[in-house]
Amino acid sequence: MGANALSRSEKARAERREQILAAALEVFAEKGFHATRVSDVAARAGVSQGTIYWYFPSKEELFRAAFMSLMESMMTPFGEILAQDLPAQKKLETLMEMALTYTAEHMDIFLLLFHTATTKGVAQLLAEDFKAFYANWKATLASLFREIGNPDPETAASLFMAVLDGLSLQLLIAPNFFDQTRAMEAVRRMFGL
Amino acid sequence: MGANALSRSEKARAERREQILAAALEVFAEKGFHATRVSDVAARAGVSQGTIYWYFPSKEELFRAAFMSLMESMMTPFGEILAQDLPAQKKLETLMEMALTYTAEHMDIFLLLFHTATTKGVAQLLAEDFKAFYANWKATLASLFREIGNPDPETAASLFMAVLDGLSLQLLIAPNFFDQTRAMEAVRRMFGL
Amino acid sequence: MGANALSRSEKARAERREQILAAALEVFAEKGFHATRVSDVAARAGVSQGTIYWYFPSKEELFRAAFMSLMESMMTPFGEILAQDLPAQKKLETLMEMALTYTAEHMDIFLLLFHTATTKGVAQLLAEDFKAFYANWKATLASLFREIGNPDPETAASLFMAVLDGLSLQLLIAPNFFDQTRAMEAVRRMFGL
Amino acid sequence: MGANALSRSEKARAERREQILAAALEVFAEKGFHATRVSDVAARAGVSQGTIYWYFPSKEELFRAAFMSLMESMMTPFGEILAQDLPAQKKLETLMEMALTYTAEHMDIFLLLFHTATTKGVAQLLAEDFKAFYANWKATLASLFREIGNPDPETAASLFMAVLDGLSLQLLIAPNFFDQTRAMEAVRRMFGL
DNA sequence: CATGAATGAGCGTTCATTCAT
DNA sequence: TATGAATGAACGCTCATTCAT
Repeated sequence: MGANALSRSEKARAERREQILAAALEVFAEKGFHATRVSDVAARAGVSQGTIYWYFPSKEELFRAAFMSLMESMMTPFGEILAQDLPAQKKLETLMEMALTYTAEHMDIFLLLFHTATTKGVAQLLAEDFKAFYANWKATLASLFREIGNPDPETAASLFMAVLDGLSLQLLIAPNFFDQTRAMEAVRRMFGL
Repeated sequence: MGANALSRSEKARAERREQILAAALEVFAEKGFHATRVSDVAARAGVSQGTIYWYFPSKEELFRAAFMSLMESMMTPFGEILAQDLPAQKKLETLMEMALTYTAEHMDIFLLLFHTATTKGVAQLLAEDFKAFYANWKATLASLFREIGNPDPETAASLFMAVLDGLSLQLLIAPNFFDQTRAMEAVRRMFGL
Repeated sequence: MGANALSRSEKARAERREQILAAALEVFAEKGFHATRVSDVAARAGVSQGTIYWYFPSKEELFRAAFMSLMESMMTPFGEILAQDLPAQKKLETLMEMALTYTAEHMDIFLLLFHTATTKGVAQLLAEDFKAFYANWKATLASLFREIGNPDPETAASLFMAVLDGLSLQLLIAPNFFDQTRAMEAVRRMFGL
Repeated sequence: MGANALSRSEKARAERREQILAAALEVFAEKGFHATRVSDVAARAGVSQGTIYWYFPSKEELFRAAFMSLMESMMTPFGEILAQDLPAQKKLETLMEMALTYTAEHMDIFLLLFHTATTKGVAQLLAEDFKAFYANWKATLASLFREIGNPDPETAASLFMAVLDGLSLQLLIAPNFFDQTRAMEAVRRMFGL
């Protein structure tokens, strides 16, 4: 019963933590780190300011935790594709589609991550993680390009990522800045997919 | 003599303004809007805080003015290339090289501009200008792609910009994230340059 | 018990508010609106600057609240006299004595109120309230003068108020600027009391 | 010629000084000491901020000088009445009329003077002068009341001043707060004029 | 003499963080 | 655990004063 109560409260604690993290991610993405007030996050999460500090030691740590959890959750769907028994060609096509959708949907958050990782001041640790995440993504793509016989898989991976990120930026400017169907077709052709 | 004195003081005023604007651009790019203190800009420009307010009515206006002046100054070199009597093919190649260099050099600022233009709160006017600037850049590229007989110049322009922006982001992550010579060669091939 | 805790905290909040209001009134009366710093009020009330802003949204609102509460608290003793079952003659005599004492004691505050209500800039709402308060005071006096058969009760009320306010100003200049006993005797004679 | 030039420039200097003083009086009366900016006075006087400091060492000294000059200029018309060869009775009547007109017209300035003279902080010297001015005004009135055989001329003087000041305050509240003709008639009767 | 650009101390206000309950 | 009242450092901005011209 003691163990049960403990595990129940532990579960409640974990849930509350997730709830705050999700709220933090939303607000940080909308306003950026400095323009976000801890009280904004508290309000969005439906808890009091004090509660935030029961779960996270500072605003900065909250920021880091929110983005760590985002990066982790992002790996999952891509990992699932990679783990499947499919030809590299097919995997790249699927990743391209997923990445454009996913990245476009969360580009505001990516932008903030880029900005944060690049900017002096906040979150040095986070920057390292983000860079590792980015390098890892490139390595994965490069090995797929190698599998399909691309003569310069490293460069192909970089260009592939560049196109996806760059298109996502354009979607941020305006949702119809370019024709998505034609663009994806063109990308496929360019990379021999 | 009176005219002389006037023009001298006018010149001094313009110079002082430029000096503040340049400092502002540096600091804003490094830290972002909210993390930048007016006193940072003043210190960087070598003037007092009060002086900033003699030239600009608020921090927000200073921000806008700094980015307006950046966008204007960016148009100049590109405009010069476009004005020359060269084949479209050659112009695109030159623009690509310039853009990658230029964009990579100022990607921190671009990132901030994207983030600002996308984020609720500061600088709605600036956002409009940035979007117009971006759309204009695309139109220019599209017309060049049309000249060289590209079957879908709009899409080509978007992808071209996407690659350049995306590569610039990677340079922000690490200066040697990819091999620039090989990447540019690949881009040239992809776009038939 | 829950209700008890609630009412205790509500009471604490109200008390804290009163404490700040009283401090604000003192300092504003001493120095005027613009010369008063929020930190002065905070220090006088024994709280931090931040606490002021927990209870009042701005210095201006604090000013308004302080004077509203003063005007309300002033009505009470006069209202009690008026409510008693006494001849109008006796009421006027009592009011005269009370008013001179009370007004003289708070003339610094009145002066500030006059100045504020008359001056462009701060507190238009407050000005309206003060004018209403003043007009109401005159109407009350006029009806008492009518009761004792004064042939021109409106004028009598104005003159009565004028004497009391004017004498209070003199007391501000110097506490012994005139002989209070003889002055009150003379006022009584002039107004047939 | 040297002497002539000097006196001409001296005259110009004196005129410029008056011009600033007049502007200062207006603005100070409108806004009070602290809410008035030196640049307001400069603008009203049609000179630059720097010029103010050529004539007055500080804002506070400017304030003092402005009110000194006001008090001096106020003495003149009253002094003229007093110097005339008229019965005391007639002098008092004339003074009453003049005072009510004059005081009512400048009550905003008086209010500021009272407030300033009464308030901690600015202008201790000015406060002394104002008190002296006020005491002197009372002495003059008292001697006139003595001449017309008033049994308690000191008290009469205080009450007379009180009525005039108090009525002026009411005029500040609203120009038709009382009937001026009937009020002056009543005052005359009360003081045996 | 006069100007107006420049300065910097000091204000009102915000908000991350702490703490009593 | 959770709350929200309280704190105070730090910001953007103003304005009296100074100074080069």
